Amino acid sequence: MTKSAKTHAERALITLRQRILNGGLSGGTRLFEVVLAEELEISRTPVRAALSKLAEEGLLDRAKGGGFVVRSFNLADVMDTIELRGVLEGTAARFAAERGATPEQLAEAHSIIESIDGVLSVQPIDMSEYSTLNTRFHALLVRMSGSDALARQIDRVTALPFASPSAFLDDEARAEQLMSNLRVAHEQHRAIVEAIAHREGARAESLAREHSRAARRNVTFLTSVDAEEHKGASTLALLRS
Amino acid sequence: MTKSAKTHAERALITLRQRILNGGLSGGTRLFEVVLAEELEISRTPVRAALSKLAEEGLLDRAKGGGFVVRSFNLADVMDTIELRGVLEGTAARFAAERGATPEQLAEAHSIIESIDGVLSVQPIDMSEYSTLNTRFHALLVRMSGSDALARQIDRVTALPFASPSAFLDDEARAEQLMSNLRVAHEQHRAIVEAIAHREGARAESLAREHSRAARRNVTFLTSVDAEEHKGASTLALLRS
DNA sequence: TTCGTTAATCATGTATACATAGGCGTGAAA
DNA sequence: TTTCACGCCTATGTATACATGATTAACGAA
Repeated sequence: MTKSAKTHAERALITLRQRILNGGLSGGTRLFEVVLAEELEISRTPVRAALSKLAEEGLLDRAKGGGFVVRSFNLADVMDTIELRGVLEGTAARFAAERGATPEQLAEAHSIIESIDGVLSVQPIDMSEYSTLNTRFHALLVRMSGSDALARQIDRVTALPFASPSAFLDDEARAEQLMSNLRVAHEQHRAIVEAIAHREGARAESLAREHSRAARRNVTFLTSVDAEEHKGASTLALLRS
Repeated sequence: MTKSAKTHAERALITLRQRILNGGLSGGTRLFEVVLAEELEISRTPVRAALSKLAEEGLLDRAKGGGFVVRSFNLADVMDTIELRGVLEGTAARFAAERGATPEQLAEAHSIIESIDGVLSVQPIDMSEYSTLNTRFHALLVRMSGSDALARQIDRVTALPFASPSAFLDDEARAEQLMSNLRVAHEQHRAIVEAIAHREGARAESLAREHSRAARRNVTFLTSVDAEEHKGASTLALLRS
């Protein structure tokens, strides 16, 4: 097992999160403490702790009279959440431009961009490497905004797996569709940094916002293609059926 | 007591939330289950439940090795969170314009606007009534967006007391400063609805965003004026000292 | 048959005892 | 004096028994 956690609550958290994302626990399912405790062979106490954390993550809702229900996501939720991420990252880019990123941050941004240039120049593209660098870029963007409040909010939104900046990158079955998108996306990375460096707030914002549209296109593509076959391993497995 | 709750956990939640907002528990303070349990004369179990919910609300942070710490807010956090609310409400207004509000929603919007017209035409202004109507307007704006994902996000942001649309309205010591602001703010209400009705997304967004600036001005004013005297009852009582 | 009342059941709420792990201080040895 | 190690102490982690409240099923009476 790659997952290693010290406490029962942590293990329960990981297990349950995995099940929800797999689609093994579908939206609307009520989770009973006793049942879960028996399944996981622990007591109710760590189960409650795990459920409470999953509620914080936004994967569970608290039911009216107590208890927890698996949150259900439809296509509109996914699309809106991705757009929301775009709006918030747009705000991060605007803040960075308006308030000024440090020279070190700009240097780091250029360094990441060059690294991605390198990854994109080799066929076949190393998706794992691209994904890592892409994640670093988006994290840096948040840092450049200089706003803890905004960072926190973006964390909450991107805690949902399909709203993460690197969602869909490691999804199977998109092959060449994705490849051409990558180059477009990367040009947007470059332009965002340029706008920030030039203190062009409105441009930085609208670029970062548009940047998130790539993820929406991926969702559209993935849901149009023969969904059944790929749903098992897909980031969209938790979509309400 | 106006607060009536059935369970110990609910009462603990209300009590602790109140203490944090009062500034009675200042940012950075670590909360110990046993201590709180003894103070509230209940066991650790409901205390943990309450703490966990406060963490969901964003008033507490989970400490690294377990346990909870009162979240600390500085002025930048407050300003950024208010701006964030503006960005999100701007998105709600844009969605409403782009996707179309229902005739019933638009009628309700006009009705609220007329009611506020009425409140503003009588001196002295009934602030409690204005606050109620203002809250209803902002709730309606969220509903008009037609996006559950967005509504959820806005709920999370406005759960922080100083980021609520009607924060500072019932604050003492702003008297006439506020009054003139109210009329400006209300003209913005009117313009937002007009933009939504005309399907002018960009205009609706930028109006709603600007609308939130009124709250920021109030923060600036409240922190500039002799802070000590009013801090006790102020919405800003929890500001890190 | 239908309605009401009661009893049983189930799920969460609560208290509490014990386990464990991390931190801190004190001690001894180098 | 410094450092390491041991052990206590404290706060959270965990298990579990019991309480409570809500829903449901069953039974009886009208």
